[in-house]
Order: sequence, then C-alpha cells, then structure tokens
Amino acid sequence: MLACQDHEVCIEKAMREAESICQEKGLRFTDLRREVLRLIWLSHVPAKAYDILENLKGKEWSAKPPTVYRALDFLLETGLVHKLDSINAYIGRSHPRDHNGCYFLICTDCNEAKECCSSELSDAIELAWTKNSFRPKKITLEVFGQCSACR
Amino acid sequence: MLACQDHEVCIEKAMREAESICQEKGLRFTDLRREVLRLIWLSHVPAKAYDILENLKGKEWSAKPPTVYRALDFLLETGLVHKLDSINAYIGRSHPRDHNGCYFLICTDCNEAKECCSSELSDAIELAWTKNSFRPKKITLEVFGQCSACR
DNA sequence: CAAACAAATGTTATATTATAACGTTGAAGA
DNA sequence: TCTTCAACGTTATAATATAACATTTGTTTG
Repeated sequence: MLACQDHEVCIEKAMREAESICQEKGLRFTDLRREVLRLIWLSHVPAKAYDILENLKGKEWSAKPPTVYRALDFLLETGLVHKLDSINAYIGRSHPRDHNGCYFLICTDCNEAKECCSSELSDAIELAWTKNSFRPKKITLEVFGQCSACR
Repeated sequence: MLACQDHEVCIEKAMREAESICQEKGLRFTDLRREVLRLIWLSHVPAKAYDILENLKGKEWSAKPPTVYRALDFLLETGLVHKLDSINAYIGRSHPRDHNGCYFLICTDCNEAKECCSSELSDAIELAWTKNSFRPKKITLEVFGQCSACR
C-alpha cells in the first residue's frame, strides 16, 4: 500500500501526537495504553485485539482480554485509533485532530489499510441521506480490493 | 423506517422471487433455506444468526450453529440476503436480481435497516478509488443514525 | 502528610459470533 | 436400482467481546 515513506518516522510522529493530545485533554496516557498504541502502529496492517494481547504477554503486563479491550476503548474514545468494523481490527488514526469523515481502503493482498478523506464522498453521502430523510450519526465505509503496490 | 407498505405482501414477494431465482439457477431451495429466509424477512430489523437459530428450534429442525450458518452462506452466495458486516446481522435483499452497489441506513432507535442504491454515491466512490489507484472488489457502506419515522 | 476518592488495571467467568471436521441422509442422475 | 454428491446432523472448538468484582495506583482534599 506504500502508506508512508519511513515507518519509524511514521510511528514516532503518531506517538508524539498522541502524547500531546492526551496532555492537552488531561487524559492519562499510561504505559499500557502507550504500548497498545505502539503495537497498533507497528504496521499499516490493521491489528486484531487478540494479536495485540499476544504481543503484550511477552512484556510486563498481565494481559487478559479486558486489558486490551479497555486500552482499545480509551484509544477509540480519544480518537487515536480507528476500528474497522467489517474485520474487527484496529489501525492508528493518521489525523487524530480532525477528519471524522474517513473511509478505508483495505488491500486483500497485502492486508494493509489506508485511511482516506474525500469531500466528494462526504457530499454524495450527505445527498443520499437527505433523500432518505435520515439523520446520520456514524458512517462505516470500508472498501476491499487491490492496492496499487499489489497490482 | 417505514420500509414497506404492507409487510405480508413484502415477504411474499421476496419469497416468490427467491423461488424463481433458485429455479432459474438450478439451486435447491430446501425447506431449511426457505425457512431461514422467511425468518430474516419477518422484519426489517436485521436478524442475528443466533436469533435465527432460536427461532428454528421451535420448529422441525435440529438447529445447531452450522445449520444456520450454512443456510446463510447459501442465501448470501445466491444473492438473496445481505450481511451487515458492522453489526453481524442479515437482512433480505430487496432487489436480488441487480444492484451490487448498495449501502445501508440503519436506525439506532428502531433498529430497522434500509437498503439503498445511489448513483451519486457509486460515482463518488469510484472517483475516490481512482485517485488512490485502488481496484475495489467489495464495498461496505453502513450508515447509522435516526430514520425519519423516529424523528 | 494522610485519608478519601476516583481511575486504571487485575482476575475470573461467561457471552457472542463463527467454523472445522466428520458422520448420516436423501434427492437426482446414470 | 444404484451410486453419488449435496445437504444436513453432530460434536467440538476457535475467535471476538464484555460483565462483575477485586486490587492497585494516582489525585485531590482536609
């Protein structure tokens, strides 16, 4: 998917931004939450909860399912990760300070996912719901296919 | 959601269409598959697999999980139902002979879901993936919110 | 500082969703 | 009629997620 140039830089940028967001909001960015976020950012392949759990076990944590799910809940609420509902997996949020109208391209070959934002798309969806007199609260848009790198 | 005028008519139409599609394709529309499809069509609230299972138990079937999942697989492959990936639930497909570009409006009050097709939306999504040189195979678009009847 | 409180984490148990593997039955074609 | 294969039965278990309560840790307040 070629989602970033240098993934080390990509991770560090995300971690620094998470630190500052938590600080601004007065939230506790504990070691556990930090480690779970880092594990999710390890690649652009969405992480499954039980894989994160396995990865935590090698480290200093007790790591039972609620350990992971609570950290994930925190990261989701704080806007630091996205959940891909259709595959029950989690990815780091590229722009945690904005963009609620994201959608995701998920490559079925390399499994990487890319977060995208498109005003054309938001507009079209807005038009569609207007026609249906529907008041949207949350949009799940996940596109599966083959990314350019896998062609 | 007011998805239909007369739901009895709605069910019977769907069942007749399913019969004729299976006949055309030479597929075996068995009593079990017929009953599972009917249970799904009982309402416009997406049906969960284990709820279908419970409903089957009162009847002539043995009904263990694979019973239901196999019938669901058949109905999905044949295009008679949709799966709503984000909530792991199944609804009858309104236009089983066409429309692959559907999306779903799901009311968080009444829980009903409406299948929609929009060319504006397909176009916008197509534009978006072109920009990303992505070759889509499957699109999951599920919008949660409040329907007009629940306002 | 110590007590009180709240937030985070630990722990046990269980709910929910889904599939693997193998056996049995019955309908459809040879 | 026999054979065969798709459908279904059955048992077991995998994968995903949460409830409920105990303990620890961090923060606030007297």
